[in-house]
Amino acid sequence: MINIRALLAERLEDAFAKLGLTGDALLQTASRPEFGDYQSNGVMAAAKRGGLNPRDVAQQVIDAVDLEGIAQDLSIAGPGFINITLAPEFLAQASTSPQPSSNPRRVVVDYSGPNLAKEMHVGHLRSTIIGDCVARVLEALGHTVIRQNHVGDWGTQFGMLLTYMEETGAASDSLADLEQFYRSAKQRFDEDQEFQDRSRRAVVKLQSGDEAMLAQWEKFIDISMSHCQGLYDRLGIDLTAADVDGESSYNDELKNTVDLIDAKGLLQESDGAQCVFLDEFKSKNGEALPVIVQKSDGGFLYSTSDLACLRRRIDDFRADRVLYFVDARQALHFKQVFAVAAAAGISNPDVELVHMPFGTMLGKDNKPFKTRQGELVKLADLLDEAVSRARQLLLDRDVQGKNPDMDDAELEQLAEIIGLGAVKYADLSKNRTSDYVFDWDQMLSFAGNTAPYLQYAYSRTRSIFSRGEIDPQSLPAQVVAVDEPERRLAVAIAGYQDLLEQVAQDGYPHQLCAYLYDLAGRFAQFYEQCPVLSSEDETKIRRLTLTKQTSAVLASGLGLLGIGVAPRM
RNA sequence: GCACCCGUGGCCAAACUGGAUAAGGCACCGGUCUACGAAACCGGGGAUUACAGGUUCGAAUCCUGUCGGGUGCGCCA
Repeated sequence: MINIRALLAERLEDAFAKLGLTGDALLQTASRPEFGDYQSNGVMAAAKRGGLNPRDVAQQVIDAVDLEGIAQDLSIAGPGFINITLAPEFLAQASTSPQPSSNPRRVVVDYSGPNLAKEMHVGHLRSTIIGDCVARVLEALGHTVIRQNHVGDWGTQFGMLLTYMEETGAASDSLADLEQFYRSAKQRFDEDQEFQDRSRRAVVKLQSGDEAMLAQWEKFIDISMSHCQGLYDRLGIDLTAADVDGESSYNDELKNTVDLIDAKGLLQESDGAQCVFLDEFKSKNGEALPVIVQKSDGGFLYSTSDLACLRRRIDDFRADRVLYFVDARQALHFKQVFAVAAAAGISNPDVELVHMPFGTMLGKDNKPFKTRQGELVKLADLLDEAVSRARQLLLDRDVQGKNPDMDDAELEQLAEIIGLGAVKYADLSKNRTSDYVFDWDQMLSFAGNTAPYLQYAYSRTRSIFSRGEIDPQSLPAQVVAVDEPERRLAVAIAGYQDLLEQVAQDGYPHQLCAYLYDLAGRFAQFYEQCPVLSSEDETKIRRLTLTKQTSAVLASGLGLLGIGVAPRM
């Protein structure tokens, strides 16, 4: 058993059963250090159900529970909390790398999904990095992860773009600035009726498989996609061309999907459109809310393609879990899609479908983050600025003065790691579901709960080994903590697995951030209070080993967040 | 109009989904360096968790109402 929380809960619930009690042990990490390492809150509820005195029950549970070799101290507090202090020998057995789940699943993770008609902007950042982080965590725990980049590569806007591309004879270099190209095309579209008509005809040609039009479309998509791939590569996002199943790839399945719904008797015509009306989407006064799956002109909508998409993920990919990292504003859409899929038999109760929503990125004025001109900020520009700010910070702090043999190339590499890490961490460390304020100064402050703080903690662990000229490989894998700062550090290291399993379940990377920040804080205290290199014999070995373990968990955890580390900075 | 989400010190925010004295960070005030790196650590002040009721051993969390903010809602994705 590797998950400490699960282990403690199991043992306590065994004790509950022996005493004829039922219920969850409600195990969690201690809310305050003086309460020990973990606490169980379940006794109060269990006692109440049995009409018993909670403190008496807590004592009986403590007497009955078998935590030999696991806990060194159990105590009752308050109305019936059980506080648990773990035994250092038990902590020593903890692993510093993620352990595979006993219940591996096939998980489709849907994230990023940019619109290829335009350049990627800040609005795509959250889906991309949060989804990427959760995908990595799932994979680290031994789940089979199928990444899906559901790009917007189809639809009416491409008629406009392809027509403009043809008209201007645009080659790839004039598409270097996709945003500018889109604006020009849009302007042309808005001003010229004849151009509009041509654009509409182009859409029809494209969707009916006209070869010349498709060739043109592919050219455009290639250029746009390679722009995205460049950003993924720079950001260290684990997405490649193989993960792309764009909207266009569902084109041939849309008709079938509607037929399938029809075959279930779910289809109803309303004002010429084909709709599905479900009981769960009625307003209070009984007004029905439709999900339109086919327009009155015969065209299909994104609900249809999401249904076709779901069918592929369940039937072809054999997913038993599908996670959508998509903006919170689409909550109703996904509720509807999941409900229609269930009703139409596209999905089934064995498949877990979850919309993992996230909030909007805001500027300091609490309005959606835009440039002074009111335009969306290009992702490429944002990353450039992050790196250049990081570079300036490094120069201000004279890192090269502190590390005389650091050349410009290393400095530049550091700026990249720190700048991108800061942007990602600022996002990942906030609760996914709420909006958050994007603030340069805060995220690159180097102080407080930031990526640079964690990266610095990591480089400190490394610097102990380089300064001491010690090979970490020569150290034992396990060591029993003695002093309190050592023990507190060991407790945090041992909790890594619990935390990862929680992130895999709930999809909240900020919990991983909070964990790493706490770990780094405990290491800083250990670092202040427990000299490593100047201590001797087994104390030195012990502290070096704890340092090595901290180093491993920091690197692993930051790696799962998609944030790089450097041996010195 | 209907539906959903949100409101936590000056600012950013957490609270493991009903648990203990509402974390932590920024900013502010004070202390600690001859580098296992002070990009750090230690200490301090600052909160009626929007408001009013309710549920119970216990509420930021659940229920009702009010106020404030955001988002979505039949042929865009």
